[in-house]
Amino acid sequence: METKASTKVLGRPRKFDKDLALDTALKVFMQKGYEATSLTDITKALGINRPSVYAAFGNKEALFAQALGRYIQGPIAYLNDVLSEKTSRDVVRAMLMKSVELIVSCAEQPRGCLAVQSSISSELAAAGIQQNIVNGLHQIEVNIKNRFDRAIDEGDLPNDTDSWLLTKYVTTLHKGLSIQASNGANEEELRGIVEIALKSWPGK
Amino acid sequence: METKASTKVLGRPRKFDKDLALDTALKVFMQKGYEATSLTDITKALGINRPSVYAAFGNKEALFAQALGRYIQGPIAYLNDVLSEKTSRDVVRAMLMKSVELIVSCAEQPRGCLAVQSSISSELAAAGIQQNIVNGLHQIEVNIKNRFDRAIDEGDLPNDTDSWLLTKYVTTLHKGLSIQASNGANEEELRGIVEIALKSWPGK
DNA sequence: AATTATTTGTACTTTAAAGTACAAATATAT
DNA sequence: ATATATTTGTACTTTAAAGTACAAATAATT
Repeated sequence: METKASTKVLGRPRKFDKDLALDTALKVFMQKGYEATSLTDITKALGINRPSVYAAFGNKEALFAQALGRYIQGPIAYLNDVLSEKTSRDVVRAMLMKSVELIVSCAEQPRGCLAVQSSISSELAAAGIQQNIVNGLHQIEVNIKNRFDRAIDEGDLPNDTDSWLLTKYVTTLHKGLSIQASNGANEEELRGIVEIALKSWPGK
Repeated sequence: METKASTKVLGRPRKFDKDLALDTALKVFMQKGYEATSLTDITKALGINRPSVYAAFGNKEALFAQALGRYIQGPIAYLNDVLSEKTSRDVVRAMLMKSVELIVSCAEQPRGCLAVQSSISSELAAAGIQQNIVNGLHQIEVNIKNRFDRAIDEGDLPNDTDSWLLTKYVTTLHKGLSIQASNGANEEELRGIVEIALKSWPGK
């Protein structure tokens, strides 16, 4: 962990704020996707030069990994927040609806959830970063499963519920929504899909 | 349409069968994905030289488009075949289960459905091929919708069913399954997800 | 046998993107 | 003031993949 305290440091000072730059880079990655984003796209968006990016963040992969970190703490933090909803249905509704909201909020042509899209990127697979993403998505699934187990205890979901498969079902919808969005589905359709899933939800 | 009739043609004969080569290329694309497949991967798999590929198929994009044509006529022809199932539930069961079957049948690490994965490829987007894929997927959705409309007429699905949203719901699951598979879900999980969706299917 | 059309195989060019060397600039520390 | 540490900006190298030029080979046609 780096401290942000401005303990006066030697050498020429950096022209840009690292965290702000990461957020800008994240925006570019969200709009174009990892593979389609070149470092020149990044430097243009940031208004800084190539070697500055390398000095500050390492390389393209490392930059992406750090931008993804901010994505997890910001845009998709809802994936854990929603677990505190009162019922399993509310959890799922909040999760999927917020997902739709995020996806369509990207300007121009939505490209779906950055984490989901990146989880199948061959370039990121080669870099080893994809595994981190897949692991992160898996952890989210584990959290949901635990929440569903609690829902079973609370009489919210039926006793014979397979909480793991029910979780996989929900995340399958979540991932599918991401694809649908980048295939051109509009917000109304995406919301309608969620409604259908909720209509036959097996719990409260 | 080219005729395959061996009307003796001038010049040195081709060493390889075009359709067989396409199927081999398709296999490579299915295993590695479009972006991660280099033309060198292709020439190695086919045992032919670079310029022969260009002479026979045009370029990498054109080769992919032709391989995809065979994918549509072969591996994913089931997407239309299943429409003749007796009930809407049978249609959906067959569609999703056959999808799982196809996805896990790819050796080693499954990469999901080639069409689905390619539908979000930025490289193919730039080439304009992605739009064809998206259009193809949309046409499949239209076909499903029509089938569901028939199901409504037959009293299979309730009268107040929104057949288009129900279709989108099904294809969202379909696309989601593809992602789940490339994220590491196993066959048992994928089948279980389908079962959950079927359990609450609103029709016969 | 000579001609013509086409494929093959070797070796090349092109291109685009990642990554870097290095001098000039700008801050703090002594 | 001088030394030291770090960033900046210009211009370069590297790399990997797509795509191509061209002579040799191999078939049918005349």
